[in-house]
Amino acid sequence: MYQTWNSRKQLFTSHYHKIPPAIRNSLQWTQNCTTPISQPFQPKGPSILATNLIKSYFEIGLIREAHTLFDEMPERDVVAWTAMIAGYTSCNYYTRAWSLFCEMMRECPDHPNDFTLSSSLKACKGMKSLSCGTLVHGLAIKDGMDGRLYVDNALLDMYAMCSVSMDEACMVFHNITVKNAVSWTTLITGYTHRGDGYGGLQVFKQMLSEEAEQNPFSFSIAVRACASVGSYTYGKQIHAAVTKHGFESNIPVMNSILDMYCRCGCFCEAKQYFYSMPGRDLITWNTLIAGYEKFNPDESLYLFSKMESQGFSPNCFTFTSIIAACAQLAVLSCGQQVHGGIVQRGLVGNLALSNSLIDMYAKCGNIIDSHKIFCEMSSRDLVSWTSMMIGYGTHGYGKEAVELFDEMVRSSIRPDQIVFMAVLSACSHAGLLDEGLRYFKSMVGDYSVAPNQEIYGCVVDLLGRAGKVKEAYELILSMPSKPDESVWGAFLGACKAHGLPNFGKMAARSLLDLRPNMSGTYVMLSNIYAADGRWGDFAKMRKLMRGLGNKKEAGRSWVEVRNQVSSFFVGDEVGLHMEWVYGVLEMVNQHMQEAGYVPDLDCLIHDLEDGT
DNA sequence: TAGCGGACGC
Repeated sequence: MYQTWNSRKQLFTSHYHKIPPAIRNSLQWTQNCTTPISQPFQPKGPSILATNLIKSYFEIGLIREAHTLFDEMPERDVVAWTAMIAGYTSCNYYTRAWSLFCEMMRECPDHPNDFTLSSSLKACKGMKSLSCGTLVHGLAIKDGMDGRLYVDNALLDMYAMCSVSMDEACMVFHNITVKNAVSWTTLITGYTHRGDGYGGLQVFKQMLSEEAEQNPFSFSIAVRACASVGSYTYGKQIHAAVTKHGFESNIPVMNSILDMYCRCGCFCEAKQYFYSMPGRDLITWNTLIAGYEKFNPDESLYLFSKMESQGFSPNCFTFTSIIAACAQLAVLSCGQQVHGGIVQRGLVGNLALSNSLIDMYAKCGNIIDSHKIFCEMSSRDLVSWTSMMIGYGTHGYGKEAVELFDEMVRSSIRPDQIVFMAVLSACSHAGLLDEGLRYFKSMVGDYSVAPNQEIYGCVVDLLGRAGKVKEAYELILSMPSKPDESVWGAFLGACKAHGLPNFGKMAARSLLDLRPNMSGTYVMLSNIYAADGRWGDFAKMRKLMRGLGNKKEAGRSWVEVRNQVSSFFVGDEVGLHMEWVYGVLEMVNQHMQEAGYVPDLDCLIHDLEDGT
């Protein structure tokens, strides 16, 4: 007995000195120890101390130390095992947490209790493993642990996140006799995170009508639900309710409101709200930067520099948005600088960040660096493969995209609609007709992925570019739903490329039925008529366009010369640094001529007349 | 002594 105490004392003393003083002072167990550690040691339940220490190690990210301490513990009770499972889960090491749970089931003499089950359910949720979660559910029923609120809430969360529908989650929710705020917010989150914001709002409404206790979490997720459906009206109402309940100074709630204004496209209101906020954290900045990324990427970059000047250090979320902003603007040198910042901060292994870097380099015209990032990734998800395939496709590397798709399937990643769209588009641009059609067939036959409008658009484009306009038309006729503008747009493009005015007229009519004021459609059709020498029809189109009153917006291009981005349009004489722009264009022209390119000037008649 | 809910990307 003495020996055991002595070894425990040594163990704690050795670990105690590894903890930074600031953390050491905050440890709960030091409050019980009135004597300093150098004084004769008074053991007061060392297992409790070790468990507390494990928890503290996880809190400060010392995962290895936590595990070493756990390994060194002579006796490990259910609380110590649970602290380990919860610790790994809190650091996003879900698989590790699950293995520990399985190990505990084999080795620990104690039964898992409600603490253990709720922690391991969180790990199942993290792994997105319905089968593991269902296993824990079975265990909970067997041990009479279902009915404990924490277990039920964790079960509800697991089913909401892992199951294909919300049915199981709703069943668990309805069986909770005394629901708390967590039960409600978990259900609302479940609906919202799977894209059913209206479902989430419906539950929130019910929560209000049943006069359930409201807290900042419930408001935060309700505002998120409004944001996901883009409902400014509901968002405004909930914003008013937030103020009424006195949560207007809660930073996470304010962040959700800010996000809602951005997602509803109300950027003036978002900015005004941002500057009126009594307190901001990193998430506040990240929310606004992410909000502006698509709408106004320049503003995103400006906010990024302002954020840094105010002492906030960017994290992987910030960089993901900033890299996307650089990709949108196609500013390579800026993207490279931000990439340097990522390396400097040791964020290189972050998956989402690497994915956005692949996309950025490809969009900035540097497919080699894009590929380099892809190759250096230690793990890849579907987005990584998709981004690389899109990059290859837009650069005309159809064969590489096809090879990548096959490699992805070999590495057991199941393709989705988006990745099929990427590979089909790559085939289309590289003229790989047979491969493209094979993927289209395999998508439905082998993977049961239903083609959406955009995929039909890709296949119509694939057939059209290969000159199979009749087959493209037959495909449109065979579609189970009414073709949308992406399908007819692709077909009209094919008609223009192959000079087929009658088909073109039909495609343009269908497009104009869907979007009557699209001047681009008139331009396209008039060009088809012009190429066919049908000047009467050409003139009719021009007249119709004038009647519309809206001109097709002039297409703008931009080049980056000496770290300066210059935007210009056809015949532009007044833009900034035009001498640089024309210098670069002359160079491009020479390259094209050397490569044997002969421009098709016929189709430009109307565009030039229109200044587009 | 240990546990459940709020921000990003193609």
